[in-house]
Order: sequence, then structure tokens, then C-alpha cells
Amino acid sequence: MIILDYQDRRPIYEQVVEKFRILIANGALSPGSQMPSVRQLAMELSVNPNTIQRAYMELEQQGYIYPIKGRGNFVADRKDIRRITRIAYYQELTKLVTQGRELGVEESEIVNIIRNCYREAGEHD
Amino acid sequence: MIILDYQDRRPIYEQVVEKFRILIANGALSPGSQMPSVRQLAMELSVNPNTIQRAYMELEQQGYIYPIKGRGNFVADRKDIRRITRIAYYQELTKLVTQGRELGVEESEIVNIIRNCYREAGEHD
Amino acid sequence: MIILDYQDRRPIYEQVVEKFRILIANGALSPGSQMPSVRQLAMELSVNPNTIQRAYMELEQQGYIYPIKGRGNFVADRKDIRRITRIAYYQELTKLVTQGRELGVEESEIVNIIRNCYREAGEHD
Amino acid sequence: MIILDYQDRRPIYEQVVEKFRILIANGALSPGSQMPSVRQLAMELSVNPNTIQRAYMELEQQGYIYPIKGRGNFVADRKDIRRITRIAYYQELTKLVTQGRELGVEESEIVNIIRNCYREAGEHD
DNA sequence: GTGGTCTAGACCACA
DNA sequence: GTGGTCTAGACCACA
Repeated sequence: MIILDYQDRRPIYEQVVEKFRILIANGALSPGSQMPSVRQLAMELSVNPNTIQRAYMELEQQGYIYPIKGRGNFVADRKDIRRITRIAYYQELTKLVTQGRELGVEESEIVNIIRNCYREAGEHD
Repeated sequence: MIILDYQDRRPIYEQVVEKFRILIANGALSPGSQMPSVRQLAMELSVNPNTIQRAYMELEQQGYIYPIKGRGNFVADRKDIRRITRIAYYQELTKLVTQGRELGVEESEIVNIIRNCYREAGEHD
Repeated sequence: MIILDYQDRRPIYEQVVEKFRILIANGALSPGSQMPSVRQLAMELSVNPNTIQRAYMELEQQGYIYPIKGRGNFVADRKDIRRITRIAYYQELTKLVTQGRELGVEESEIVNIIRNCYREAGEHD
Repeated sequence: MIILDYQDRRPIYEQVVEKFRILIANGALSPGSQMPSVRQLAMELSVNPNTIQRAYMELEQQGYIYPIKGRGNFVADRKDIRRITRIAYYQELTKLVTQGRELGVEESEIVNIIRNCYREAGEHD
């Protein structure tokens, strides 16, 4: 379900968070469905259960999942997911674009980069 | 000249690097001019000289400054700065846009965000 | 595993880097295997952990090792190692040969020196 | 006569030594001729006289120049120059080639690199 | 004066 | 357990 990249310099729990954010945001994990249990996922990834615990905590705080006592963790509702995803993404992008302005990068250059990303990705599909 | 944000969870040296990257990239520190000395800046920021040393090491590796033995550190040439700044920015933006795609954000939405950033900033000018 | 030469005028961390570059490049440390921990190596060499930390930072930047947060440092992949080793060696050699030209050393002399090195080494094997 | 490269990370005195080694070794400064005075050269290069003093000390130790009390420094005899140049160069090259062997670089590869250096340089002449 | 290296030792994040 | 950051302060090379 998830593959870790040990060359990645980020902490493992952060990678786990990011992978699930994507799986949840693009619908690969449907709203309301159950998340893999902490122990099971830890075993699959050969990782310390604390690490998965930490990742789930983060996902819960960000609103992607919610726990039910004694039953496990579940994917949040579609609307909530969409909302938080957009807000978080909007903030990050705004920050980076503002930074670009400070560095003297022109609007047209940035737009070009984006169009390229989408065009290239489209070709792979 | 520089203000540290102690709320910021990033290490101090990284904050210093980022501040100087902006000051250098947008021309506030002109090419060829001398950087504040390690010791002096350390005192101004009430920080250990080693921490500034580390920041300068990073800036040197990234190509923003170069040291002259026994004299101090100096801001790199205009062309070099422009080149490395663009490359770094391009990479960061590409990464974020790719992430956006994975999260299901549409191209047009992203372009809109950018246009907004520039429009708002333009109004402040 | 590693012996420091205190007569050597180079800084300790640089010696450590060089020793490991050789151990890694010639396969004495196999790709993917774990590096000695910072603290342990520091103790073995009777050196401050910061010094080893610095050496590992350098090795990481050069691509010989990569860190996994909370686990330790690991030797890079075989292909990466081969690539960076060749590039670094090529650059050093080119510099020295160019210097030889400037000093008036003839091409044939240099080639002779090399053949000698390999012949002598071959006899030892 | 000499141009310093402030981007060069080596200390200035070392650059001065290297430049003169080349000028002397390839005959641009003829044996027995007088070296520029410490003060004059320091002024020309906008450099501290101590720095030039240090460079001349080094050149003297290596045998490229010799001082005459009250008159200045002079370029050594042709034979001496040739001898010391070859010995020093031979040692450096041998070390690097040996290192190459340790890293698994083949004899033919090294010879190729050398031939390339000379061919390219020949084209510039 | 300048930066570069190093020690001794603390404290934090991550697994 | 692992590495990463930081302080306080010494000592060295270079200009």
C-alpha cells in the first residue's frame, strides 16, 4: 500500500503522513473506510509502531482521519478532506509564490513552470 | 539587519541562511560586498559564532558567498546569484506543483492563486 | 577501522572523510551497510562527536552515505558511489596534469610515471 | 605580472607561490634574474607585505629563489629548478595515481585522461 | 583583524 | 538507541 523511501531525508513518520494525505485526498482511500491498524502497518513497513502512531496522530490533527475508541482509525468525510487539503495547499503555494516575487521571479515564469508540470505529467498518463 | 524568529521550528542557522539568500538575491546586499563578520553577526544576534559559521558554510556551498582567507566572506557575482536562485526556486516550485497534482488540485486553480499573489502585491506597491 | 595521522596538517574531519571515501569506493564497506555511529566512532578515535558529525556531513553531501532519521548513516548505492568517485578523481587528475603542462612536464613523462605506478603495484600483488 | 583569483579558496600566499613556480619552471622568469621586491609586489597586488614575504619564504625553501642580503631575491639556476620541479611533481602524481588504483580506476583510463588534457591544451595554443 | 577547527557537554527529535 | 543543533570557549592559520 505504501512504500518508504529511505533516501528521503525527512523523518519516516512524515513520509507516512504525506503518502496517506495523497491517498486520501485523491480518493484512493474512500471517506469513512478504515485505516490499516497501527501494528499491522508497522509490521508491513518494518517500522517501529511508535512511528506509525505518530503519523496517525498527525493525520488526525490535520483532519484527514478520526479515531473510534476500540475500533480503529477511519478516513474523514469527503467535504472535510477537500476543504483542509485546499487550505493547506493554498497556504504553502502562496508562501512560495510570494517568496518568488521577493527573489525577482516574474509571474509569467511561474505560470510557465506550472503549465510544464501539468503537460509533462499528462503525457505520462 | 536580520531578525530571528524563535517561534520558527527550523534551526537558527537555517533561518540565517534563508534571510541572507533573500537579501542577496534581491540585491539588498550587492555582489562583491563584504558580509558581516562571523563574530560580529553572532554578537548582534546573541548567538554562538559556530552557528553563524555553519550558516555561512551553507551559503558558500550554495554559491551565494565566497570566503577570502584572513579577510572575510563576500557576496558572489551577480550572474552566479541569479543562476543558482532560479534553479533552487524552480525545483521547489516544481515539487509543490507536482504535489498539488497528486492532491487533485487543478491547473487552473494553481494559476489563479499565483495571479492573485501578484495582483495583491501589485496593489501594495 | 580507521587510524588518524596527527602529523597530517589536514583537519581531522577531512582525514576521516578521505579514509571512508576509500573504504567505500573500493568496496570494503558494502553499499547499504550501516556506518559506525557518530558517538561510537568518536570514542574509538578519541575525538569529539562534533568532529565525526562534520565528517559524516561532508560524506553525505558528496553522496557517499545517507542518513535515516533516528537510525543512523548508511553507505550509498553501488552505482552512485562509482559515479561520484570517478567524477572526483577525474577532476583532481585533470588539475594535476594541467599543472604539469604549465610546469613544462612532457606528456610522455607523465604517462611513464603512471605505467611505473601500475607496474610496481602489480609486482606486489 | 601576476593575477590573483579571489574566488580561489586557497590562501593568497599559496596562489602567489604557485604562480611563481610556473613562471620560473617554464622559463618566463629566467634563472638568475631578480624577483620583484616584496613591497612593490605587495602594492601591485593590493596585498599585505607579510603575505608576499610568506610566499617568498616558501619559494626559497622549495629552492626556486635565493635571497642576497640587501639586494633582494633571485631566481635559482636552471638545473636546480628543473630538478626540484620534477621531484615535487613526480611525488604528487604518484600519490594521485596510487590513490586511483585504490579506487579501482584502470591504467588505461588514466592514460586517456592525460592524453585528453594535452590534446585540448594543444588546440588552444 | 578575519575565518576554521576542535573540545566538552547539553538538549532535542526521531525510531 | 540514533543523529542534529547549539553554547561557551580555546587555539590556529592567514592578512
